[in-house]
Amino acid sequence: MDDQPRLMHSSHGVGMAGHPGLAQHMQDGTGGADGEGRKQDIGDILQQIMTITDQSLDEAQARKHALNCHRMKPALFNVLCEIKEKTVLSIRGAQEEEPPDAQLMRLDNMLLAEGVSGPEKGGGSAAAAAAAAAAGGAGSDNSAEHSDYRAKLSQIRQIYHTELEKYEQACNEFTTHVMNLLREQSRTRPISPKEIERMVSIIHRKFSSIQMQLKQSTCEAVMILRSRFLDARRKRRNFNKQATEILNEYFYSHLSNPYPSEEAKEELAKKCSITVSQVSNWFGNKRIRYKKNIGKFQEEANMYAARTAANATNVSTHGSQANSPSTPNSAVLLLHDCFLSLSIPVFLSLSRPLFLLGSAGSFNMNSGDLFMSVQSLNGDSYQGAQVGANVQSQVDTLRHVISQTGGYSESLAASQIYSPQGINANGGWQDAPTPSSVTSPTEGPGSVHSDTSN
DNA sequence: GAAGATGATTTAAT
DNA sequence: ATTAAATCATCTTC
Repeated sequence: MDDQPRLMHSSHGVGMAGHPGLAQHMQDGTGGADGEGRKQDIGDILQQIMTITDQSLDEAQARKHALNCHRMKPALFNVLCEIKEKTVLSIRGAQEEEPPDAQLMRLDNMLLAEGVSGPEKGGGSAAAAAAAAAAGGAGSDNSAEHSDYRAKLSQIRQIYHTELEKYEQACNEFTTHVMNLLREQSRTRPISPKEIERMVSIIHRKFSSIQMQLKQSTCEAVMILRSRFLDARRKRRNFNKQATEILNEYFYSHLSNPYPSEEAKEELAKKCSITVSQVSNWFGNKRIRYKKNIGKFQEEANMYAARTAANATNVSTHGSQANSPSTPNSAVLLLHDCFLSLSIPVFLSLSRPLFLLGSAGSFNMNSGDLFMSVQSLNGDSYQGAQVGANVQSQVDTLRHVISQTGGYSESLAASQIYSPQGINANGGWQDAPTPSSVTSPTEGPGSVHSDTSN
């Protein structure tokens, strides 16, 4: 602005040579006292503006200088600014009004939660601790992994902050640059402060999309790190021997229906120091692998069957001592003990027809059915919970022992002997019953203890 | 290091 | 939601 008088003087001679009218107005500074003269004045100016593109470059340049120095320029600029404001900028403004970005908020929240964008210390370790807790592992030797995770997280954090700083610096520099440029240009074209402000906000928006990308990739990095850290498949640990034994004991003692109820699962989980879903996984895997290759599991099944049978003998001995001989259960108990004390071949001779009967059909018969037949043999209506559970599991166990010692060929053992234990001809374990209702019609939540404790 | 064992995940069916 | 079946990824054993 300070050079305008100089421009005015320098351009005077050249620029106004071919346009005496305008030159005259600009020189005398009055432009005519009457309104008619002013109109003519403005008309001339506009005419020249409109035809400026028809001029040669030199002429146009000169005309521009002349117009720049015109006393009416500020007023003209104001008018043009207003027009711009009312048309282009107002339309754009309406479009640009956006709600706060939900995606950005989510990213911010996540980064804060992961301890990347939060306070320097503590956040990361807290997140790592939470991650470790979420892993649900025994947590015996994950302190090394823990620190590894923390180190990697802080690395990500450092990169994030460095990049963020760079971004902010670049954003500020660019904004300043553009603002200076626009201020500079506002001398030669109509740019209002509002427009500059708007431009700055556009720049910030553009930069914030870059910032979002940074945040997004940081989040991705954290997620990958987290998944690596938490992915149980990568950090799989075999269950300890005791846990496996407890699970196997339950499995083989409920071979006819190895579907533990929710309560039983919880109980097993507690005893094995694993989660309920791990128990479910284990039973899922066990069932399918057992069914796929029964022969392979024979030895294991024998072992657990024998063990459970031995335990059951003890339990039942204690039980019959505890119970009064005159209770309605006594007959069942007696029969039950008889089963246990019978030599296997003798029992086999009794049970084989039952099994063969079952194998000829759809193998619906399970230990529950056998138990019912025992009841009917006895002639009593039996309601006792504890003894029922014992008989249930022991019948399973005995069936297994019997099937193993019954002298069947290996192939028969798989196709016939095991089938009665619940695996039906279709490959399913049982036809209809819901796991909990069949497994433990007489079992309470404490059945795991009674069945598997030793 | 290969092979088998094993816990977890995925997919589809119910 | 639970399960069977297939599959993955890791662990264990040899």
